[in-house]
Amino acid sequence: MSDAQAPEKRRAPAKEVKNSKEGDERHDAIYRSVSDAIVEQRLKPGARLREDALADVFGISRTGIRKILQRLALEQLVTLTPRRGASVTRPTADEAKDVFDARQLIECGLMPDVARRMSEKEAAELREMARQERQALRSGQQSVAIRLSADFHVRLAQLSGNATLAEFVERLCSRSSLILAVYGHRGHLGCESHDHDDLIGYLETGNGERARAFMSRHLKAIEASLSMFEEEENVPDLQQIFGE
Amino acid sequence: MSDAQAPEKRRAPAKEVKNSKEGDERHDAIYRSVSDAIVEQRLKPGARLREDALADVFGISRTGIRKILQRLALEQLVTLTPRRGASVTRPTADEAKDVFDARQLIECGLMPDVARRMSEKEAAELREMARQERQALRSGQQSVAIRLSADFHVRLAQLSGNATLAEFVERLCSRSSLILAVYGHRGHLGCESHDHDDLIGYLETGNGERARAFMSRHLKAIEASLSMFEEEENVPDLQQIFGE
DNA sequence: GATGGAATTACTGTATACAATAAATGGCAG
DNA sequence: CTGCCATTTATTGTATACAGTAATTCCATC
Repeated sequence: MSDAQAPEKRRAPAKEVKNSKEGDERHDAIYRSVSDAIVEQRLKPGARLREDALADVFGISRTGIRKILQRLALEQLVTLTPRRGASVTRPTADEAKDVFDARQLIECGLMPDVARRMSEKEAAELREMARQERQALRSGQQSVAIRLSADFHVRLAQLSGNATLAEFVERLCSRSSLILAVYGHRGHLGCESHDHDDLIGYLETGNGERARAFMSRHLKAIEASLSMFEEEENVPDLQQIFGE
Repeated sequence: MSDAQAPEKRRAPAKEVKNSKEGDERHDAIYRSVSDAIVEQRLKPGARLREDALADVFGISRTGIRKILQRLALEQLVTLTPRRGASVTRPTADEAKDVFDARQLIECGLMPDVARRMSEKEAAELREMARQERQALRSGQQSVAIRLSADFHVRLAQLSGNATLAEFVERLCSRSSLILAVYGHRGHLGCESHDHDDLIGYLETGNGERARAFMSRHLKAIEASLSMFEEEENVPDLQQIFGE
C-alpha cells in the first residue's frame, strides 16, 4: 500500500498546479477530512498524528499540516504536546461533564430564540437532516449518525441568529461526538431517533419553553447513556483511512 | 496621511530574554503582548499587522508570527484576509449584540455554581482584582481598566469549575474589551466600579440567584453604555468631509 | 492634464532546509 | 541476562528561500 492510492497530485508539474481549487479551500477540505475522521472514530482517541505522514497523505507540506493541527487543537479535537507532536484527544470524564453542562446551558437557552425565528423552510431542512440521521443509524453507520446528529444540533443553534453562540455550540458538538464515539454504547445513539423530530414540532409551533424543556431532557438522556470505560490504543494506518 | 500605526513599540531590539526562555513561553509572551495591545487599544481596530514588521519587533521569524496571528484570528481579535494579511478586528454592532447576549446567557448561568463553590480565599482574590481595576480607572488608564475588568469576569467564570465555559467567557471578554474600547464612552467604563464588589458580596453569602440577577443588570448596564454608531463606509465621502 | 496599463515594489502563502530534542537502538559492563 | 550509557534515528521547531499575488509607481497615450 505504498503509493498506489495517492492520486496523480503526487508530483504534478506546473500543468496541474492550479488543480487544488484555491490553496485556502484545499486546507479547509483537509481540515474537515481530519475532523470527520476523528469524530467518526476512524482516527481513535490517543492516536498519534505525525506531521510528515499527514503531509504525505494529503500532498501538502508540513507547514500546512501544522496549521491544521493547531486549529484542531484549539477546538480540542487533537492534543498538542510540545516537542512530542499531535494526537487525537482522549476525552476524560471531567471534560465530558463540562461539555454536557455547557450544552445544557447554551443549547437550552437558545431554544426560545430558535422557536421565534423558525420558518417553514428551516423546519423542512431540519426534518431532512433528522431523516438522514435515522437512515444512517438504521444502516448501522453509528459513527456517521453521531456526526449527523451533531450537525443537526449545530444547525439548530445557527437558527438562533447568534453567530457567536452557534460557534460555541459547534465546538461543543464536535467534542460531544468524540465523547460519544468513545463512551457511547453500541446501537444506542444517545439521541432517540424520534427526539429530533419531536423537537422540530415544538419549535415549529413557536413553543420555545416546551422546546427548551425537551432539549434539556434530550441532552440529559444523551449524557446518561454514556458509560465510562477505557480504550486501547493502536497505530493508525493513515493511508487506509484517507485513501481514496 | 494617517498611516497604520507602528505596532508595539520596543526600545531594545537585542534582548537577553530570548535565549533564556523556552521558545514556547516566548511565543505565549508575544501572543499576550499583542493581545493586550489590541485590547488596550494601543493597536487600533483596522490597523494592519504586517508579518515582517511584527517579526522584526519581536525578534522571531514570520513562521512564529503567523502562528500567533492565526490564534488571534480564531479568537476574533484579528481579522485575516486571504492574500491581504492581518488587521485588528473592527467589531460591528451586530457582533456586539451577539457577544453581550452570549455573556448574558453564560455568565449569568454560571453565577449559582460560582456562589456554591466560592471560598474565603477566592473572594479575597477577587476583591484585590476589583481594587486594581478601580485604581486604574482613578488614574485615568481607561484601557487598562477595561482589561482588568475583563480579567475579573474571566476569573469569576473559572471559579464555576467548568473549564469549557470559562474558556468561552474568556473569549467573550476579550472581544468585549475591544467592543468597549471602540464604542464605549470616555470616562465611563460601563462597569460601575463598585458593581464588582457588590457582586462578590452576593457570591460570598452563597446567594446564587441574587448574584445571577445582579450580573444580568450589570451586563445590561455595560451594553447600554455603548454608543453604537455605524462605522464609516469603506470609502469615506471626501466631498462631505472637505466640502465648502 | 487625465487615463490606462506595464513595470516595480511589497507582502503573503508554501515548501524546504536545518537545528534541536525526544525516542530507539545497540554495545558494554556487571 | 540485565541495566545503563553512548550513538543513531525519528520527529518536531524554526528560519529562510522562493513563488504568487495584490498594491504602487511610472510612463506613454489621448
